Amino acid sequence: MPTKKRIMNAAGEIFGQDGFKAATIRKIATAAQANVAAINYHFRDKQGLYLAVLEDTFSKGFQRFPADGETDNDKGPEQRLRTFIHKMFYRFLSNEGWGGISGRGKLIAREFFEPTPAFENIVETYITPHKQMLVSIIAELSPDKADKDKQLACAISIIGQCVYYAFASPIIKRIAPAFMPTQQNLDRLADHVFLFSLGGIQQINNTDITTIDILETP
Amino acid sequence: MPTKKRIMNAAGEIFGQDGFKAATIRKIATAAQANVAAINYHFRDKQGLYLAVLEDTFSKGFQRFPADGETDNDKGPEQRLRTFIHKMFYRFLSNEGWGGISGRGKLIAREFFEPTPAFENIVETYITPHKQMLVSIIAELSPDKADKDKQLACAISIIGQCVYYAFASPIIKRIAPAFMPTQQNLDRLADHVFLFSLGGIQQINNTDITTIDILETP
Amino acid sequence: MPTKKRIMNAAGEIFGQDGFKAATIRKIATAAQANVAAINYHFRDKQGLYLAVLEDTFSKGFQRFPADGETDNDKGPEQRLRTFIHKMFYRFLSNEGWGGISGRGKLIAREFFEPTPAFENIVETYITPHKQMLVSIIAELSPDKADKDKQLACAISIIGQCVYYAFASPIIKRIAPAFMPTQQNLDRLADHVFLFSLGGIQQINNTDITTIDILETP
Amino acid sequence: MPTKKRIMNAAGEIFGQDGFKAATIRKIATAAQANVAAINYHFRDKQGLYLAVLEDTFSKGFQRFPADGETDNDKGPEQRLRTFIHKMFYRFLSNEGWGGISGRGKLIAREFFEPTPAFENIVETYITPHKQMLVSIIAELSPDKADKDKQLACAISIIGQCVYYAFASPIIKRIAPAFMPTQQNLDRLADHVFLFSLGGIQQINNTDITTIDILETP
DNA sequence: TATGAATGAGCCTTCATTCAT
DNA sequence: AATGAATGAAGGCTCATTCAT
Repeated sequence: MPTKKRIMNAAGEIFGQDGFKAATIRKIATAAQANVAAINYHFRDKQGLYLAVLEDTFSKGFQRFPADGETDNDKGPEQRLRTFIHKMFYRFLSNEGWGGISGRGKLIAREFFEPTPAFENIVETYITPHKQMLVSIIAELSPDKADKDKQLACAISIIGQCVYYAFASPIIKRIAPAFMPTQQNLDRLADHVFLFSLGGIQQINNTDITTIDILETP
Repeated sequence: MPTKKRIMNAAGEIFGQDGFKAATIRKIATAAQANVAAINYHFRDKQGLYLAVLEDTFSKGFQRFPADGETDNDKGPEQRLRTFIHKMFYRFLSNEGWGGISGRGKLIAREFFEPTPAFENIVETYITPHKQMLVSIIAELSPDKADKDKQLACAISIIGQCVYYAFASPIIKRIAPAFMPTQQNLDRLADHVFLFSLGGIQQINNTDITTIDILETP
Repeated sequence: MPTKKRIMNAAGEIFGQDGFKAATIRKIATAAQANVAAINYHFRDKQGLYLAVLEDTFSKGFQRFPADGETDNDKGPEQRLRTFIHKMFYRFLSNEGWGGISGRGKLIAREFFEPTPAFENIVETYITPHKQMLVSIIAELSPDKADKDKQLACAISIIGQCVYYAFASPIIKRIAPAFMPTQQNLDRLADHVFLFSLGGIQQINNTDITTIDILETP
Repeated sequence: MPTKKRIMNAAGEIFGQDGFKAATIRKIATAAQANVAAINYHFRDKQGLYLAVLEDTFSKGFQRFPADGETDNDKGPEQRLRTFIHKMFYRFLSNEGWGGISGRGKLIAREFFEPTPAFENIVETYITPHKQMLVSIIAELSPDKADKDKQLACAISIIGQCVYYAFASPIIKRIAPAFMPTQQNLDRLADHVFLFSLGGIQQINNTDITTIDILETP
């Protein structure tokens, strides 16, 4: 494998594990069995390497697991929601997600939390369209298709659940080991999120938010 | 304010913003208008400071917003779930959360993602009991109280939504600015999560998981 | 024991072991079960403490083991040389040497090697007279009492042997464990040095240095 | 001269003068006209530099002045002892000693006094064989070749004198300036030690230690 | 007399980067 | 395309000292 690719693979894992700042180019270079200076040669600087890895990750991720299966367009919204969620789980947690390099899910989750300048572009190119798709699926499941706010809120609830599995696996391991995401139970977890969210959407649609008596602030 | 307290306040914010590694004690000391050596004097080293802040954060957070309001015991499970979720939002996102020091929510969220050795103790003391409480509330809402797995899965879905707001505000700001958590809309967001989750729990309870035809892996 | 004395005792040992620079007042304070600031209070600064300990060490050492036993004046030069050497061993290596605090011999030896400003005064007050006494003993053993150079050279040879035992005990332990100076074999070691030196003096006196054919420089 | 070598030369001198702890890599780097980080690059850390210098010093020292001149084997033990002592003086005090770098004699002397972990290896590789050679020379000068204890004691007396000159030059300067070791009087000093020691060995051999009436402890 | 708190200076080390090859 | 050598900046930590009590 050429040096450049070896570096990118190692970088994806290490950036994901340690974060941009804590990761060192020396650690990456060692893991890639390359010279430290090679990184600067190929990617100009640390930031350049990070950018390259991030872009590569998203591009490969959405290429490998596109948000909408092509054949899904003629299916009902329920099935499309289910597919959408499964794909998200696969992108984040599958061994083949995000370019087939393990550890890259963490890289993404980290950008959600503390975005680098590199993220702006990613949001525009990948995330916004992806979100739109989810919102439109939810709209199809809703009687009042015009209530964008409700749909958006539901979208966030769904994404939140998915990301939590990629994001908080250390704590899940501690408080609910059976739900640690593994290659084996990915489908089961995704199906739970799917069902839970389906119920959630219906509940939101059936409730007039103003009917909730205001809770005394704690 | 005494130096020690000033340091802890500054540290909470900066550790939350930058993470343990990227945060520098110089930056903290400057923000606290204290000498760098004072940190060493009061907390032994950077790690000691971090530990102190983390412990203080949890202790203050659960003291200020205990998971169960005292008067809640005689209320129904729905109301208790609602309180539970609101309290979580307040703990993570209120100006008065986690000891009244802004920025500490991020500190916590970060520990979920990449726990430091300090976290082990926190999990045991605070998080596990907190999770137990949520599970038991869900159990009351479920006909089959013995199905611990379903309850645990629902608990994770609920916590995931809450944490996502504390965790992913940068991306929420970009794709759904109206849902950026602020002091003003905290209650509204919490109520959405409450309703969504109520629907989710019911759906999970009403569905036999085996009825879902297995999705072809994408 | 008053704080000041406790500090001096601890300081003697630690300065001897670690040297002036490497010794820290914190280590001394801890060993003395005193506050760090107490050192500055009693001795003004680190250097002041060192000076006090050094002066105290010499004064106590020569008080406890004066170079000439009072009753020795009527003895022959051989016996006086023997006493002189024994006293030196005791001063340097006995548990009761240098004020009865162990470790102070190292303190002295160190000053021989890298004298601090404090040493100038010590040389004048204690060491020069001490050396004069040794030279005059050697003179009595020499036929040509006027050859000060020979006597001085012999004095250095004698002192060198004595100091080596106090100075190089770590290496002696490694290459000749039986000759490690202990409380038990102090007299035996001193007697060896005495005999060896007696022979040395006689040889020097009996040889005309010019008779040695010049060695080709290696 | 390459940076690495410049650093080692500067380090030898400064470590010798100040000791390991008190020496600073900044001072060394400045003296070597190199960057502080270069030390880390070439020697990993301060300790690594020290180790390298120490090893280099001994290796070069014994290479330049091997303990036994090749042609000495057919000479008598007296001449061999004389050579041995001269070589020691040259190694410790000659400008060309210890690799031709001034100040390294102090480095060695310091290790005798307070050995660092690095010294263990040096003792084994260089010092023990060196001592063995001296002992065997002394044995040849002794009628009772089996009395190893006497020979060892004499060896220590000889080494003690030599080391004292390398070790205690500051005090020699004060109490006997004429005997300060310089490049000019090295041979003269060595010859004195040789003669003195010759007499010492003979005296030790001729005296039954038990004939000495036990000295009353002072 | 003695101490806890706080400080400024300095040290070792690490890091990303550059340069000559 | 790739590397070993070297650098400047910055970071965590330690230390002797001072000050208010």
